[in-house]
Amino acid sequence: MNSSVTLQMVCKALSDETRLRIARCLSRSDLCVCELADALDLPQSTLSNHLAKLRSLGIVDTRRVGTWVYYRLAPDQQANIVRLFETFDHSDERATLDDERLEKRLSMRINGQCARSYGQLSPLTDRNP
Amino acid sequence: MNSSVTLQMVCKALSDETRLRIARCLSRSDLCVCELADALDLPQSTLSNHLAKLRSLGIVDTRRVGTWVYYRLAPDQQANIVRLFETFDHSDERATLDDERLEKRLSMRINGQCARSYGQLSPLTDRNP
DNA sequence: GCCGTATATTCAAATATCAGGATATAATGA
DNA sequence: TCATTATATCCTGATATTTGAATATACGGC
Repeated sequence: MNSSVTLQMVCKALSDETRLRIARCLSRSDLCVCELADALDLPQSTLSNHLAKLRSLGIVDTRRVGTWVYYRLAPDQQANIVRLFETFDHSDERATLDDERLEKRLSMRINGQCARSYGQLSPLTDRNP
Repeated sequence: MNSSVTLQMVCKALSDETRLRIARCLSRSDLCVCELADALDLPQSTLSNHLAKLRSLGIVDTRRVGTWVYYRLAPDQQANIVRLFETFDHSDERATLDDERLEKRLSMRINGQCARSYGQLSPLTDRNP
C-alpha cells in the first residue's frame, strides 16, 4: 500500500527546509533541476544533492528529456504528501518568494518544457524535442 | 487553525527514530517519563531530552501529578499526528517490542496512574494522590 | 570525434544532532 | 529539616548533515 516509504523517511526528507521547499514546488508541477534552482535561488549542486536524497528515499522520481531531468513527487506518495501540505502550515515569506520565482520560471517554458537557454540561441530555434 | 506548528517542525520532530517511537506511544496513551523509558528501553535522560525537544516544538504538552510528569500529544495536533501514523507505514519489529513493553508497563498502573515504585513501598500503600 | 549545456558526484569544512552519564531541580512524605 | 524519587538540565564525545565549489558525467548537435 505504501511501497515501503515509512513515516520516518518522509519526515527525514521534509525535515530539511530546502527539501521541504523542493517538495512544495513539486506539489505544484513536475520540474527540472534548473527550474528548481531558479525557484529556490540556490546553486545547482545543492539542488542536485537534495534531489538525490529525496530520490533515494523514494519521495520523488525522475524522467529524462534530452539533457534535462524532470523530477516529480513519486506517484504512490504524491497524494499523501499533498495532504501533508494541506494538513499542516507550510506557507511563509520564503514560500511566497519561491512561488513567485517558480511562476516566472514556468512562464518561460516552451511547449510545456524547460527552455532556459532558449534566448541564448538563434531566434525561433526550439531546442526541445 | 494549526497553532503555528509548521510542517517542518512536525517533520523535524518525527525524523528522529526515538521521537517517532515516543509519539507512537503517546498516540496510544498519555504517559509519564518513566513509563516511556521502560517502553522504549532507553535511559531516562535520553527520554527527557527528546521530550523537551518535542515540547519546545509544540508537539506534546505536559501535566504534573505529584513528582510524575505526564506527556501527551498536544490536543490541537493529536488528530493530525494520529492521521500521519494511519497514512504512512510505521510498524516494525521495534514498534512491536515497544507495544509489548508499554502494555506491560501500563498494566502496573494503579487507579490509572503510574506507580512504578509501588512494589518497593510498604504493602497496600497507594502513593498516588 | 568535439563542444556546449544540464545534471550528478565528490569532497571538505562548517554545522547540527544524538547518546547517555553526571548532576541539578522539584515534589512528597516523614 | 532531610531523604527519596521522578524529572530536567548539563556536558561532551561521537556521529550525521548541510553546503557549495570543483569536477565528472550524460546528452544533443555538429
